Formats: sequence, structure tokens, C-alpha cells
Amino acid sequence: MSPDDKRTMGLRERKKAKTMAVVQMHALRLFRELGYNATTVEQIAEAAEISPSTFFRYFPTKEDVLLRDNYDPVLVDAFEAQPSHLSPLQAVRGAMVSAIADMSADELATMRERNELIMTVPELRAASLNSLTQTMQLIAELAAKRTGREPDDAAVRTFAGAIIGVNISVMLYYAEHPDADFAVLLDEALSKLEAGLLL
Amino acid sequence: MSPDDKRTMGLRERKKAKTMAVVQMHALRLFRELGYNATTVEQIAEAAEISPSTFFRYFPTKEDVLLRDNYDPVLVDAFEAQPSHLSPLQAVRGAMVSAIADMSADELATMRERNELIMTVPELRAASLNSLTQTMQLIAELAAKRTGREPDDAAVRTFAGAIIGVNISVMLYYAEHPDADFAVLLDEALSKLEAGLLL
DNA sequence: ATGTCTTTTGATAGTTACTGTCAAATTTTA
DNA sequence: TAAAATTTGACAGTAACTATCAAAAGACAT
Repeated sequence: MSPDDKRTMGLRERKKAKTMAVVQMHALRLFRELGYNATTVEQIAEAAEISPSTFFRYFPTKEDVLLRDNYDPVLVDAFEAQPSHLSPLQAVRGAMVSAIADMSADELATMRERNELIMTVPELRAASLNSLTQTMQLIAELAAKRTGREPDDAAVRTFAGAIIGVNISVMLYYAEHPDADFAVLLDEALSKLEAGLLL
Repeated sequence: MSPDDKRTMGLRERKKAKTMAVVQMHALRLFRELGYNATTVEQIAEAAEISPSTFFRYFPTKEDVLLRDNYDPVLVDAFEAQPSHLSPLQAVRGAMVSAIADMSADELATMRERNELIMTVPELRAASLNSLTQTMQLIAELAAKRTGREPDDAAVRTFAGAIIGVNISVMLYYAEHPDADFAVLLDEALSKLEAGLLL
């Protein structure tokens, strides 16, 4: 039998996914109520009814409970679904915007709250920016494939770097202006990059 | 008497600066010999002949002993020294390249080693990227002043974000290719940004 | 169902980065 | 030299992690 699609796959897997979600939910709530630093892993574990050791088995670090997400695969799919006549930059822009457009109102609200927390708390921001370097590498690979270049080609790396940098600036601004529309901010910023950074 | 200009300012200040430099030197050596994580603050303190509590009085975190630098003021000076007919992007490019050109061979070698360590060790990379957001804000302010816009103008923010992103991509590449010339890498990357991110 | 095998869990005992406090030592100032 | 201000080190504590290991729970063959 294939190891991946066994009809929601055994009780074990289901329980793990459920536990993970429960822990993340309680963590987010506690962070909101007490603040990130004032919340201990012990408190999160207690609220989620697991032991602290189990917490660290699910999440290697306290930060991870908030930062873990799966946007990268979504981005890949959206990027590869873009029409081939678009330039790489237009394709990235379309992919990011459509990925956001596909989110539910609930997901958007959670994302906003997460972004606010992450950009506000130095440890979280640092870890988050760090993980963006992986996304940068990913974008370089996507762009390389689309243009027939190598991922470590200078133009490709610069392209990926600029896009990640623009994302960072948008995330920071959005954290301070939560009433703005993230998709619009990102779309406008990437279009400015496309237009040649006219200043 | 004014508390700030007292002619090289007392024995105390000089001793502090000296202690700081000694600690940083020993820390860098120990990190090189033992690895970052395997080196404890206690070991650094012992090598520098201070107490651990004193270490934390000088550096709020262990990361800080490696990350603290003063490139921002250098960048500001270099930027404002750029001829006024240059575009903001050309000015930033000129400023960064000339700031590197002004460094001694020793400084360059130290910078290379630091960059390698920082980009290699996840904690250090995270903290370093985090501090780059300050530089991003700084660039936004410089660009805003030069163009008569506000620092939180969308075009200005996007400009600063793209530049920081390009810097990140160059730093990552440089860490894996230490024999390259950092100034050249950065110059080429920023010129690609200037040319409109042609892919 | 039963027993066996494998995976997951929780308890326990560390290590280490970092914080707070206070008295002793050192530098500055009068 | 005496007094005031600052720096230092010792001590005690917190909390994020790590390693280990026995017990509990799920998977599986018979």
C-alpha cells in the first residue's frame, strides 16, 4: 500500500494532526492574552493537555508553534498555474495575489493576527525572516525553471532577493496598518518593482 | 558640565571600549575554534577575564557580541556624499560600494569571516536579518529625504525593501562563495535592480 | 481476541542563556 | 583625601531546550 493515501491514514496520524492544531490554537490564544514572552511552554502544554516534552516533540522551538505554515506549496501551485506569457515578475505577483484571494475570511483574519504578533515580537520576527530565506530560494528555483537559467544565476538570485525584500517591507507595514488590505499592498508594491522602482 | 564631550572622556569610557573589543575578539576566536553553539558565554567571559554578568552588561545577548557593528552611520555618510544628480538607487549603490572600498584588507577579512558565521548559524542569521529591518528603515528615510517624499510612502518603502532583499541574497551567496568579491557582487546585483530586473 | 512489535508519550534530570539584586571595588569629582 | 557615582562580580533564580528511559497506546499477524 502506498504510504501516503490510506484514507485519512490511521488513527495515529489523525491524532497527531489534531493535537498539533489544538496546541497551536491554545498557543495563539495565550500569546494574545498574556503576550508572547510572558507565556511559557509549560502553560501552553497544560492548556493543550500534553506534557512539555511532547510539546517539543511537535514543535522544535516555542517560535515554531506560531511560525509553522504551508504557504510555500500553495505559492508553487499558484505560480505554475500562471499563464506562460507573463514575465517571471508578473507571474510571482499573480501567484501571490491569487493565493491570498483564495483564502477564507477566517484564514485572512488569522493571518493578520499572526503577522501582527510576528512583526511585533523581535524573536518571532527574526525567526520569520530567517524562514523567508527558504522562500527566497524557492522563488529562485521557480524563476530559474521558468526562464531556463540556473537558480544561482546572478540575475535569478537578485530577482528572488528583491521580491522577498518587498514582501518584508509589506509585512512590516501591514503589521502597523492592520486595516489595510494585504493583497492590495502586496500587489501595488510588486507592480512598483515591475515598473522599475521609479523614485 | 555637559555629560558628553569631555576630551576623549575619562578612563572609564576608554576601558569600556577596550573591554568590549577584547570580548568580541575572544568570542570570534572561540566561535571559530569550537563552533557557535558549543561555545558558552561562560567560556567567553573566562577568556576575556570578566564575569558572566559583566558579559551581559556589555552585550544583551550572546548573538550581539558578533552582530554589533556600526555600518549604518558609515552608510549614511557615504549616501549623503553621493552627487545629487544620481537617482536614489544609484546613490545607494554608490554609497554601499564606496563604503566597502574604504575598508582595510583586515576589515574585509573580518567581515568575510563574520558573514560566513552569521549566514551559516541559524540563530545568528535570524538575528542579523532582523537587524536589517532597521537598515531598511534607515534607507527609507534617506531616500525619502532625497526625493522629498515621506518615509512611509509606498514607493519609498518598496524601494528600501528591494534593496535590503538584494543585500540578503548577496550575503547568502557570499557566505557560500567566500572567494568572490563582495563589492562586485553587490554592485552587479544593484545594477540589475536598476536595469529593471530583466529576466 | 491475543500477543507481539513499533511508535508515542510523560517523567526526570540535566544544560545554558538570560534576569534581578546587592555589596564590594573602582573611578570621578569636590 | 573624602564623598558620590558608576562598574563589577557573586549569588540565586527562570525558562527554553536536550537526552534518556520506562510506560502507554496504536498497528498488525495469527
